[in-house]
Amino acid sequence: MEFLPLLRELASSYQAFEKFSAPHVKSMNLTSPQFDVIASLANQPAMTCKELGEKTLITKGTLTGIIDRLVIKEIVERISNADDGRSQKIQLTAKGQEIFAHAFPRHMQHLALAFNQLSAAEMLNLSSALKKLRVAMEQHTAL
Amino acid sequence: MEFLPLLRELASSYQAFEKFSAPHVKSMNLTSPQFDVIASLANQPAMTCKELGEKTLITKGTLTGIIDRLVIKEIVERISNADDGRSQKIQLTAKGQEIFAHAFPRHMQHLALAFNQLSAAEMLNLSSALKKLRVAMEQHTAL
DNA sequence: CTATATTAGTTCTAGTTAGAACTAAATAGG
DNA sequence: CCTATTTAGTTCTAACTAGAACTAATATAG
Repeated sequence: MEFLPLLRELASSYQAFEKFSAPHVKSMNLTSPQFDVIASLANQPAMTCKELGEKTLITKGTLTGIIDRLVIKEIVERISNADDGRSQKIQLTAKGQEIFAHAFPRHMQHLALAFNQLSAAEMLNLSSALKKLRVAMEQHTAL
Repeated sequence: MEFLPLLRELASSYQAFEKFSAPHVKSMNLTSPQFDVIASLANQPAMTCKELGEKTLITKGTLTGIIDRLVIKEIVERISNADDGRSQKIQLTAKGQEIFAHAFPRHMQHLALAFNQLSAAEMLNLSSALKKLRVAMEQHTAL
C-alpha cells in the first residue's frame, strides 16, 4: 500500500483542477462538459456523437443530455447524416462559434495562470509519469 | 498553450482511474464515494460530517445524500453530539466494519495491480509533480 | 445579557455520470 | 436476398455533484 499517498495526491490534484477550472467556466454561463464539447467542435467539420464522445471522454448516454441542453441554448445543432441513417452530425451554430471565440481564449488564459508555473520540462515529466500510470491502469480495465 | 497536452493527460489519466477503480468497487455493491466514506470512517473514532467531508473531498450537500444511503444500508449510523447540538457524529455499524474488512483489502489488491507497476521513485516523482501543479491551481482558486 | 455573526447540516435545483435496456439502421454471412 | 449481428443514438434508472438557500444552534461583540 505504498501507493496510497500517490492515490491521494491524484484525487486531490484532480479535485483542485475542478475547483480551479469549473467556476471560471461557470462565470461564462457554461458547464465544464459544455465547454469541452464546444472546444471539441470548434474549427472542425461537423462530427458524430461517437467521435465527440471519444474526444471529450463523455459516454454516449451522458452526451445526449449535454447536447440536448446545448441545442436549447442554440449553441450546437444536430444535422442528419445522408450517409448513415443511424447517426447525425453535430456542429456549432454561428452563435456557438461566437461563444467559443469569446470563452476559449479567456479560459486558456485562466488555466495558464496555474499551468505556466511549471517549466516545459516539468510539464513533460508530469505528462509522461501520468501516462505510465494510465497505461498500467488501462491494462487492467475491461474494454 | 504549451500546457494543453498535460491538461489532456491529466483528464485522461483520471478518467482511466475511474474506469479501473469504480467497476471493481461496484462489484462489491458499493459506489466509489460510499467506499471512500467507509474507508475514512474505519478504525477511527466517530467523526462529524465536516471532518468526513474534508477527508473525502466531498462537499457537504453531497455528503448528506451519501450518508443517507449508507444509513439505509445499515453501514453507518448518525449519533447526536452532546457537545454541539448542530453537529452529529458518524460511525460505522458492526455491519459496516465487516464490509470494510471484506472490501478494503480486496480493493487495495486491485489497485496494486496498476500502481505497483511504478517504482517507489516513480511514485514519488509523480506525487511531487502533481503536488506542484495542485499548489499552483490552489493559489488561483477562491477559498 | 443580548443582538449579530458564524457554523453544521439539510434541502433544493440543475446538471452530470455510467451503465443497461431499447430502437432503428446498416453490415455481414450464408 | 435475407437473416443475424453490429452500430448509433436515445431513454431510463440510480447515484453523485456543486452551490445556494435554509434552519437550528453556537459563539462573539458590545
